[in-house]
Amino acid sequence: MAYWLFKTEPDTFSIDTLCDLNRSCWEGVRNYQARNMLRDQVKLGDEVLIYHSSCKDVGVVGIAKVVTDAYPDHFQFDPDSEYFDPKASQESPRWWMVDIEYVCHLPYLSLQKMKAMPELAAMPLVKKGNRLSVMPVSDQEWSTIMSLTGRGDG
DNA sequence: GCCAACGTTGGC
DNA sequence: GCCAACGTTGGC
Repeated sequence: MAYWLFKTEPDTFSIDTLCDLNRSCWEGVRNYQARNMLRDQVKLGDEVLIYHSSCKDVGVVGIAKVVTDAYPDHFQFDPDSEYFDPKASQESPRWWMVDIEYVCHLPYLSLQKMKAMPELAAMPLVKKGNRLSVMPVSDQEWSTIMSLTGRGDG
């Protein structure tokens, strides 16, 4: 089982949205590096940190669980969707998604605090100019984050 | 709203 | 395949 961090803009889709829905597809990943990880590495049963970006309180806010392997993001075929991609085809989809399920909220862990932790220095998240919306989280990084949010047991 | 840091596109 | 121009992300 692997750990991941997914970014979302809370104005569009927040941890509260996920909590209300309980389960949701994670559509709209339109970056090749993130796409490759979603499609090839993210697996059913993996655990995910939900991160709020581009908002007042940026940081980790909760946990979700991956409940499907990757499958084609159907919004790429929908001309009315903001995620429509005219170059994608049913025969060779370009973009993929997984479904996730709400696990819990976490006490807000700010990006600022994460940046101050040497244990998290290798995360793409805390590096300047990072734009990766789906990224791996190591066991050690996960443990550190659980400790920082009061859920740590090592 | 600003702007640095990326990623993508397209002419050559 | 290079690289300038352009578009987007995302913290501040």
